[in-house]
Amino acid sequence: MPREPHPSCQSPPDSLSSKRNFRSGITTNCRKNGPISREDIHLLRTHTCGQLRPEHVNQTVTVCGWVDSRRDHGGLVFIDLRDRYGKVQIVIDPSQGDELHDLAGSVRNEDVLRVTGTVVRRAEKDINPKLPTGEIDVRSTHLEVLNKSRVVPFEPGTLTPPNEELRLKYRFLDLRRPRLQELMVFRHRLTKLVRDYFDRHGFLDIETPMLGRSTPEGARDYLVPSRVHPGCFYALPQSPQIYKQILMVAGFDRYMQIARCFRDEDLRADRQPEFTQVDIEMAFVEREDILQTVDGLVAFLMQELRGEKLPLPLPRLSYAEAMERFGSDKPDLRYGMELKDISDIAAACGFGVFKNAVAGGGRVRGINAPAAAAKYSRKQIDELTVFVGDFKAKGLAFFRVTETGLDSPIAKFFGPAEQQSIIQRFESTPGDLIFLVADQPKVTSSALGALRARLGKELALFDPNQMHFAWILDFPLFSWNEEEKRWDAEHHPFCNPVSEDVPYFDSDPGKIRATSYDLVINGSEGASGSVRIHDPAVQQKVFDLLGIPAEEAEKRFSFLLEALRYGAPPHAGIALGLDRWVMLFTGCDNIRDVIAFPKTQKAADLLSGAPSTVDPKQLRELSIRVEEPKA
RNA sequence: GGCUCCGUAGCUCAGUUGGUUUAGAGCGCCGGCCUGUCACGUCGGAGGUCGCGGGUUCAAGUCCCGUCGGAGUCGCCA
Repeated sequence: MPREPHPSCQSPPDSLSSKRNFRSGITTNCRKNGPISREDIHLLRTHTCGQLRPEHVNQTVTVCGWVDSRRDHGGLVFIDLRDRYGKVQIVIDPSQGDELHDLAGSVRNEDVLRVTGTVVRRAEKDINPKLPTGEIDVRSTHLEVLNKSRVVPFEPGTLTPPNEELRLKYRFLDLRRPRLQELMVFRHRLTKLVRDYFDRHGFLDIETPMLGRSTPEGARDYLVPSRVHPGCFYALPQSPQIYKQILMVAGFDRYMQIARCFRDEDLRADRQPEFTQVDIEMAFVEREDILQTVDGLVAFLMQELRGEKLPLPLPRLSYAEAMERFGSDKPDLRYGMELKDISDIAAACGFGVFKNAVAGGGRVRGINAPAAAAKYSRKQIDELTVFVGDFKAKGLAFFRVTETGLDSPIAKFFGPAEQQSIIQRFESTPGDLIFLVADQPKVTSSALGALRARLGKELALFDPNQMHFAWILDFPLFSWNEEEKRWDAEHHPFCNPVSEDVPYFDSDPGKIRATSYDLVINGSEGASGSVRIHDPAVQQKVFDLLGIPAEEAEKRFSFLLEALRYGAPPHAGIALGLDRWVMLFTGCDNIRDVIAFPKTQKAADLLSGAPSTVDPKQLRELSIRVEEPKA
């Protein structure tokens, strides 16, 4: 049964407006972000719950907040009142009169109260060392229920948070949890530092449209129908890419924007359909300028947010090296366990599968999992075999490293000398577990790269609190799309090729390196960018290779191409995934926790019920008729 | 689109190889008692379409199929 709203029984105290209260150190010790000033408090309260300390003893204060818990002793009633700055204990003594006492007894969790009282020091034995406010109480003289709460489906203070479906449906309760409040504050701080950094370096924050033109490349667009132009649609931006390049042509040589982006693709733990990018573009620069600018940002954030001094420049790896050593273009570099190649040994061994793989143009590569031999049963290794199967590997061979050699169902195919060579190649010691994949080069990379990431976590090979940043450079400009039998742009079609690779356009496009760069943070892509093409001839070559006819390119990107013909400076840029940065800095394992109102895996907002059907009248206005999907 | 896991009281969970009259516990909720608690204590009480639909069976929370919802992942994400 929902409880009845309770009328207030006390009028606001006169002392609220007294100068004495406003002078009482309000500007200090509000935890988390900025201090609250006298002006911010307004008239309903004199202090926040979390700020009260022994220094406030004997002051009359008024605080507002939510009932975190109530302990009713029949006589004395204790109420923990919570706001975003912390909790404070309110004490209601029966000597203050029945009216107040009865009201205090009727209060329930999550009711919103306004309480006036005197700050008193607790007796030594009653101090609660677990709370920053634990040395004092507020002895209430007036209590006002600003809003009764229904019985909540879950309590913000619960030890085990409920399932995410419920959390998202009642997001306003979930967001009351101290952890989520901390995350929102952290996100605010990080965002502010980013703005400060770029402002200090002369970047201009310029907004670009949300209602733009659909370009069929890349991710699926979210479309917005136009009422004024029946049958026509805007697209929400996948990123402000083209606009920011046009800003360079316009002369705004240092641009930044914290931009919301939209991509109608399937979600992941670190991917939402709408997300936030720190979007950056600079004119009259080369790759090095961007790298150093972002290096500086990373060092600044690490200093300000974690107090860590990061040596610069950040480590740099070529794409080829990353793939060879780690099997991934975004390797987690907090630990080693690098990939090794034993194709030479495999080619000469007695094991047909290995031998044939090498003979067929494949490679045999593997990783050495330290001290893992006893940790993985045969059954668990079978699970890993299924796992690498997701990455097209046809099998997963393994050796347990012993004092005398290798132990495995396939060990018999390898003589003592071969076994020692393998042990040497992997620098294994007894107790290690070697995993091997024999397949086409690409498959060995992706399967072992994924296996390395999984084992790194399972074997706890790194400190989860550590943050590691590295640049991956020299990506290929194009990748061959086997399904469609054509070349795709690896980054986007405006990415400049490395100039000495331009001759490969006619001979071997796969060899052309891009002037692009990714910043990898703890094994995930934290930022990605490139030097852009500003030479129409090079742009033409790229479109030609991508199989986009001139007139087609003109149709899709005319406004950019046109701009490039009117005095385009050399320019380059990058975009940082802000949500991911917050996630990585705070150690969250999913992106929803760092977004106030996130969507589910099916891109639904359980709080608002979006997406929803709309009134037929709205559809008529937009000249849209909905065809029911086939059952 | 594929694969995997999850769904039992408001919440978190238990519920054995399908079988004990009425599906349990803790928290929360409602009522009583309680003047120093802070995970308050204590006595009593209410609360369940076992996500939904179908099937197998003498018997289904338990097994099978489908479906809905949530999560993870592959594809996808210029």
